[in-house]
Amino acid sequence: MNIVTRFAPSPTGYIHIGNVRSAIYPYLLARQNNGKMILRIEDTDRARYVDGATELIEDTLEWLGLNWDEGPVIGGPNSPYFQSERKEIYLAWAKKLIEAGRAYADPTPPEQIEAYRRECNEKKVPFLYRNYRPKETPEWEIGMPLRFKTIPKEYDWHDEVMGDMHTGPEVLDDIILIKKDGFPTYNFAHIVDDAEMGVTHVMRGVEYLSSTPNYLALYEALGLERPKLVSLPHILAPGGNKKLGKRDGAKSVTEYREDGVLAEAMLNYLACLGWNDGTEQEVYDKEELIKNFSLDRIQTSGARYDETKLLWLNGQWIRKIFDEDGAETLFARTDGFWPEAAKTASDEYKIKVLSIIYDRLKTLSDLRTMTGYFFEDPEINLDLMINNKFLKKLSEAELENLLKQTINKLSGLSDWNAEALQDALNDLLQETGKKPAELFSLIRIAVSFAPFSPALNLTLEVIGREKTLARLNAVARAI
RNA sequence: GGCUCCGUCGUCUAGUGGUCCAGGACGUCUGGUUCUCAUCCAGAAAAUCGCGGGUUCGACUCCCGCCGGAGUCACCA
Repeated sequence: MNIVTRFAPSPTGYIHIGNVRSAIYPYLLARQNNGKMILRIEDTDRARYVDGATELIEDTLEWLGLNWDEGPVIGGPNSPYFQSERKEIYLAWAKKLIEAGRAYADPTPPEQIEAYRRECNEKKVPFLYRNYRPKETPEWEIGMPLRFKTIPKEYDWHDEVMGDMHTGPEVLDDIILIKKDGFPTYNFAHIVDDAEMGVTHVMRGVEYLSSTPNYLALYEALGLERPKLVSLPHILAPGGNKKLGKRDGAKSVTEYREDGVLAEAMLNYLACLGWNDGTEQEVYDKEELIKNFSLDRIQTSGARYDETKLLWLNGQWIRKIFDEDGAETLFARTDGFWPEAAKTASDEYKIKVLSIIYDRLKTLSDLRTMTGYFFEDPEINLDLMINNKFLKKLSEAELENLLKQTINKLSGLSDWNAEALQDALNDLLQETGKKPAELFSLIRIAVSFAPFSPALNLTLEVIGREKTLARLNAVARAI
C-alpha cells in the first residue's frame, strides 16, 4: 500500500508543542514508507480564523524539517488545500447523501435544540438530536443546516494505537454536515477530503476517538473504504492531568526556537514523548526516527510534558553538533544569540569563544548571558572578589600582591597559548605557595567578574594578552 | 449523568506468565575531573507494578470487580 498521511491544522494561531506531534508522526510514517504527506488547512470556522496563521504553521513545520508533498503553496494533484476553497466538493458529496435519503435539512431553531438539550440534562439522559428528528423536513438549500440521517447500530473497528474498539448505538447521532453559513463541519469535511486525497492513515488526537463511530457511519453511507485510524494520546500539562493547551501556557514552537532550542532537539524530544523503539537510546536524529518509527509502539496513555528533559536533550544536541560536525557548523546556528557587545567581533573570535563554552550551553541563548566578558571589559565589582569563599580569607594587600605577581609572570610570556598559560599558572602556584582555589579564583574573577567561566587557561587564551593584562592591572589598582 | 479511553520510580518509559524482590533516561543527592559553572565519569536514593478478587505450580503480564484520572456528548476543530 502506498501510504498517504496528512497534517490538517486549523489556522487559529501558532502551533503549540501539544499539537506538533500530530504533524511529526504522520511525517515519520510517510517518509519511512516512501509515501506522501499532505498539508491541509481546515479553515471552515470563519470566526476562529486568524490571519497569518497558515504561514506560521508552515514556518514551524519547515523549521522542524517536516516537509510535505502537497499543500497550500506548493500545490499538488488534489488542489486546493484550503477547505474554504473546496465548498463545491463537499456540496457534491452532500447531494449524494440527500438523494440517498441519508441527509436532511434541519428546520429546528437553535433555541429549540438548546431547550431539548436542557431537558435531557435535567433528566440526566444523553442528548441525541435523532430522538427529536422532525417528521417533515423542507428541501435543503444553502442557508439551512444539513444533518446526517444516521442509522444507530453497533460498531467495531481497529485503532492502530488503541487496539480493537467497540461501541453501541447510543453514540450515533444526526451530526451536522453543512452549517448554516454553507461551510461544512469538520466532521463532514475531513471525511470527504481524506477520501478525495487518498489518505490512508488518519492520525489525530484521541479526542476524536469518541466521535469515530459517527465517522464510520459516514464512510458507510458515502460508500467509502475506512482509512486506518490512529489515535494519538494527549500531551499533558506539567502540573495536572489535563491535556496541554495554550491556556496552560503551552509555548509555541517559535518561542522555543527564539530561546535557542535546536530543531533537532525539539523533534527528538516530541517524537519520543509517548513513543519509543524499545531500546535504551535517547538521542535520535531525524533519519533514525524515520527508520525506527512504528505505530504499534506509540503509547496508549498520555505523557506529561517535561521541559527539563527537552533542555537536557538540547544540551546533548549542541554538543553532538559541535563534536561531530565541528565548531563552524554549530556557529552557523548561533546567529542572533550573541550578546550586544559581540556585534563588532569577528566570526573567528566568536568561534573561539563558542569552542570553549559550548559544553556549558543548555540553549543557544545562554550565549547571551554567559559570554559578555569575552567581548567587553566587565564592570569591576570588588564585592564579588572579597566575598568569594576562597578569597575572603586573604587580605587586600595579599590580593593586590598576587595580582601583581600574576601580571609580572604573564607579561613575560613569549607565547600566549593554552599550554604556555597553563605552565605559567602552575609556576605561579609554586612561587606563591597558594592553592589553585585561591589563585585561580582570583584571576578568573578579576578577568571576568562572572559567576563562572571555562577553564582559566582557555579563558585567558581567548581573551588575549593585551586585555587580560589590562583587566588585571585595572583590578590591582582598584583594590 | 451516558459513552469511550487510560493507570509501572517525581517525570518519560522497558517489560506480552518464570531470566523482574522490576531495567534505562531526565530530575535529585554523593564523589571524582588542579578555582568556578558546566561537560564527562563513578555511585546512591527513588515504583508493595492504582486497589481487591480470581485463573495458574507461578502474574506487572490473563479474567472479573472496584477506585482514580482523562476525553467526548457544539451550526469548534
